[in-house]
Amino acid sequence: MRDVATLAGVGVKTVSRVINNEPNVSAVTAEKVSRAARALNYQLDVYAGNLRRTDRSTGTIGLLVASVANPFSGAIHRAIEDEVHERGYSVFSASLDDDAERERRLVDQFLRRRVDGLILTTITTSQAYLLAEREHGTPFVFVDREPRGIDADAVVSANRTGAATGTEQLLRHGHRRIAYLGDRPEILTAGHRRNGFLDAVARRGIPTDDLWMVERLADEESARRATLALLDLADGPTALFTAQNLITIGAMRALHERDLQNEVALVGFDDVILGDVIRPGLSCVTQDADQIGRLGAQRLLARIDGESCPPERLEVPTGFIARGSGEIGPRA
Amino acid sequence: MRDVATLAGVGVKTVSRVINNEPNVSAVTAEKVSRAARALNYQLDVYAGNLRRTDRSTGTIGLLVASVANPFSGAIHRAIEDEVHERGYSVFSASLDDDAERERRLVDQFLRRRVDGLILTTITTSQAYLLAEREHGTPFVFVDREPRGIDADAVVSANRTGAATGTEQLLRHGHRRIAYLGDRPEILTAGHRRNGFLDAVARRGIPTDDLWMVERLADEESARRATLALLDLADGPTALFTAQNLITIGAMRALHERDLQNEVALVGFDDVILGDVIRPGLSCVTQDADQIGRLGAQRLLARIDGESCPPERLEVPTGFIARGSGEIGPRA
DNA sequence: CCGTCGATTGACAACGATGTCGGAGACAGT
DNA sequence: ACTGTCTCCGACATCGTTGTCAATCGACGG
Repeated sequence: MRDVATLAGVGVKTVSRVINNEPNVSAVTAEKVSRAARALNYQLDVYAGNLRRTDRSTGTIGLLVASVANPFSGAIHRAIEDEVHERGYSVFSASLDDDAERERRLVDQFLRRRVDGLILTTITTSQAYLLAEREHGTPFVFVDREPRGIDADAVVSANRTGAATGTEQLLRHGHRRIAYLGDRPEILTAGHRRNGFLDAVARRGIPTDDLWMVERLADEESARRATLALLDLADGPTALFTAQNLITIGAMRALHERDLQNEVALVGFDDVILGDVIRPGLSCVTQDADQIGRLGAQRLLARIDGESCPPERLEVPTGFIARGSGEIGPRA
Repeated sequence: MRDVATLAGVGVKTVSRVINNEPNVSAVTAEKVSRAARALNYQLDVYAGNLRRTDRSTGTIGLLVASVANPFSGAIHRAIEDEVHERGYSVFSASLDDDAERERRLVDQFLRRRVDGLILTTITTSQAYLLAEREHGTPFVFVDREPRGIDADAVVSANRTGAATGTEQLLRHGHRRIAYLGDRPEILTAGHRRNGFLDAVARRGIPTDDLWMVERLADEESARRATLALLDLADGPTALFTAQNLITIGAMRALHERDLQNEVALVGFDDVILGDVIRPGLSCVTQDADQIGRLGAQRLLARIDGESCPPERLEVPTGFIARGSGEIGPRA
């Protein structure tokens, strides 16, 4: 900036004024400065300015999602990007990998970079460690999973009722011997889906002896193996409820491997690409990832703008699509 | 930091030394400082330090991908994250949306944030605008699409030979009336795939009259509609070659909509989730997104570390998986 | 007892920008 | 002509941190 000022023959403050479109600069001077800036290929250093600026904003936000390679995370990420991009924010994104230590490290990294706000999917048992940071003024919003140990804005799917709706579809078609395939129950979201499943079977009075609860499944491969084990049982389940997209994919692989996709019913939580094309089509509870991302971003932007109402918990409704796999009856 | 120094009863420079693990601090002092830092919940401001530091590094890199919601982009993103994360880098990511103006805006945004390096997928006809920035010392690497108007490191799939391989599979099964469905031909990568397709058909002496070249397809929906139009022709193609994952998905939707998935052959460029489960299975040319991301990140880190060999162009080999859809013969 | 050396520590300037403030000049109203 | 007001502009301090350098102290060898 000093160089631009010298070349234009003005003071640095005037250059700052021109670059930031501040008023009270004559057209002639502004033109001189612009020309000099172009000639030197000058780019403003937002962080240096941030140091002195009173608002202390870096124009960046930190985003922690399950994994940037997961389509559901990708959809949330995209919605957030769309929402904040027009306000000039850049997004730091990182993958949680359901690793608590990693969460802490990544959040620290974001904070050291002075993000204006955080949008988080977490795995730690308590996020109370963020309390101190909130005092410092960094707002945060939780998406997909609610916070624990701290009261903060959160945007989540209607996990419990959604899971119940999906389960009911299986019950309505006559199933009693049902397997629930989910991930770690200590994740609140997973717990809610599990409870939604149990709500539905309890309402029909299904004895728990008829259920298989397979949990702590982390990826397609473990889900596939778990499903194969169930399918190979002598008196196994006639229907599967898979609580998450990767698990759904693993279960579908297993069903097709044993050629049982038309015998054993399947309802998944969250849709999957090509779920409409596959035969039978995937019946599933749908989440509105776009809406989750948008609402999360809007909440965060409002907090950054200084809104100070009490934390809100927004629940985004789920849908249900019947495409065939959930409408298979139990074997005769 | 000043507050920590006051609380610990030492000078700021000593605090800086402790925080950065510099030598020549007595154990007692270090302990006092650490305690004070913890008490105040102090977080180092990396950007303020960067201002004075001689190496001028922010520990951030900028990543521009097709779209963070696209699974292929997600896989590249993830590989890059894994590669740079252990060195403490944070990643700014953004979606290109095949919009040239957006590309310029996002790159500017990254530069104003003083990223240490850029990993880019581009859509502009020339990236010569980056030349000036390279003088300033910011290295960049192109992934998925090669640069134009500038000589720089690039990591791309073997697009031309890969497309030829995929096309040959269709030819080997007796097809002559083949449709090519691709995106904008001015994208170099798309052009290479198109050329690979044309190489293969030319080698078999297929007259161009027997070909349908449908290009400028941007998403699933336009691909679906284009495919439906082809399928509804009186003497339409007996095989489809789809040059990109979203196009493949759109084409599969159309085939299943017309119940022609077992009549019309399909080979796609790039695999798709559940491509193995669907019937017939998706035959496709596979890309190694993980490898593309890793190599791109390694190249960038090497440049950041000061490596100054001439720009390299790395071509990542493609594979081919025959799962059924590409092995359907032409209608009798 | 003195000189030397290494370890430890803090004062200070500087990085690139912006907030504050005051000065210079133009212009209008009296 | 004088005053007041407004516009335009730059000097300067400052943001949080690190590089430089000099000061202090204790130990040790002669």
